[in-house]
Amino acid sequence: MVIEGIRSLLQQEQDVEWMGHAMNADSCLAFLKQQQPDIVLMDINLPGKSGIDLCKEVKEKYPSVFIIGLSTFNQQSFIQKMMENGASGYVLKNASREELLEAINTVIKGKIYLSDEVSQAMKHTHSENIILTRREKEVLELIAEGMTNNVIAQKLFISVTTVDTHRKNLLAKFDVKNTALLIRTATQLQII
Amino acid sequence: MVIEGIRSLLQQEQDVEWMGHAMNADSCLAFLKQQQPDIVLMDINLPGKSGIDLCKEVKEKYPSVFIIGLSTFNQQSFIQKMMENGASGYVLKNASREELLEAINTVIKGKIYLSDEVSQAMKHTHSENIILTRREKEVLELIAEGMTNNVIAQKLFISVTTVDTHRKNLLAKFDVKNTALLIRTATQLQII
DNA sequence: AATTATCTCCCTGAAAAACAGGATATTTAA
DNA sequence: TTAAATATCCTGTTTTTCAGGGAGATAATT
Repeated sequence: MVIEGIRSLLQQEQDVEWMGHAMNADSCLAFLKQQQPDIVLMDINLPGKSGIDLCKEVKEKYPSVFIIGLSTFNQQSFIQKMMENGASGYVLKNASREELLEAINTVIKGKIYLSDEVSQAMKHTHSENIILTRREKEVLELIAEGMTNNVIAQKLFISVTTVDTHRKNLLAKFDVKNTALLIRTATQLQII
Repeated sequence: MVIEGIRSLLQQEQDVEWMGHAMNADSCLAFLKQQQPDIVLMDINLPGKSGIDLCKEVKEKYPSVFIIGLSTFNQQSFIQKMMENGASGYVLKNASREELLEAINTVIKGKIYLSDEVSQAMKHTHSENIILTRREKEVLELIAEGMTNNVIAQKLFISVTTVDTHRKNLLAKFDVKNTALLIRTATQLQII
């Protein structure tokens, strides 16, 4: 619905040509193999692979394709990651038609577009850039599923003490002191 | 952007007349004072008052106006509340144009429209049975803020053992076995 | 070649949570 | 007016988490 909405919105513009759309990461990559548009509007919330990861992959394979991130919420952590992964802009879904067109016109020139609302959210960032390692992310997800260190250790074929270490590092990185706050902030930052 | 998208999408239909749009609850109510459409598409995530509350208010004042809930996520708790408050349908924003039109055509006849995806999410709900007491909700929120039983006890002027009891009851009601899962499911169900 | 990051494993001891199985007032609602 | 729900408190034991260290192996960067 959102896709078709944006499409019929953009098709009213003569300067903009709609080349197609994809509903998930794989079909997006398949599409880009066939043809490369100037700009890709990319939703953050995709089924399976996140828009953030897809952004990185697309930029690595097709550096000339400009990417504009799309999301409902003004989530600073997302915006930042998206930009780090090579996006040229970020637009909220509640943005106006004019704003979207402005974003496209800015990005096509090779410039960065961030709306006032978005760039303000970027400044209000006390939630530092929490970067987790692959293992830490793994452990965090298993903790969130209610597993104890012992169970996690068996699952990952590592020692309980190692799991404990990862857990301690997670607490340190999130700057929290127990599991409750860990899970809460992690969900709030949409990391899990 | 989403509004304008849906608008230009619906304006292609001869059977549908677009009467206007509102960006928040107040301007929606002001709009309805002037004129009442057959159907209102209502986003759940509004600035300030939630779509759920607005839905109730609109239905009380204008019972003949049918409301279709709109949201990005398939959040069972939201859908249920929305329907309880008098909505006639619920559509996800990733729904197709056809689905939206089907929803409109169903609802205008006075029937209820729920897409397969949505009604499935409604069935997968063992969650509606979870009713917390005032005290339990209080304790749950303090747990989510990272407090230990001891701190909570001091804060609420009750014994640590009492807090422990509430905690045990919370685990039982949510059918989970530790804090991590408690916080996770509670946040997922939007209880905290 | 040296630093850094990541993953791995270990220790001690303390704190907290989970589990089991009670009891007793006080509201609330049928 | 009872029965049910709620809130309060207790004694234990076991399990898990947290705090604060150290330390080796490997791989990636500088």
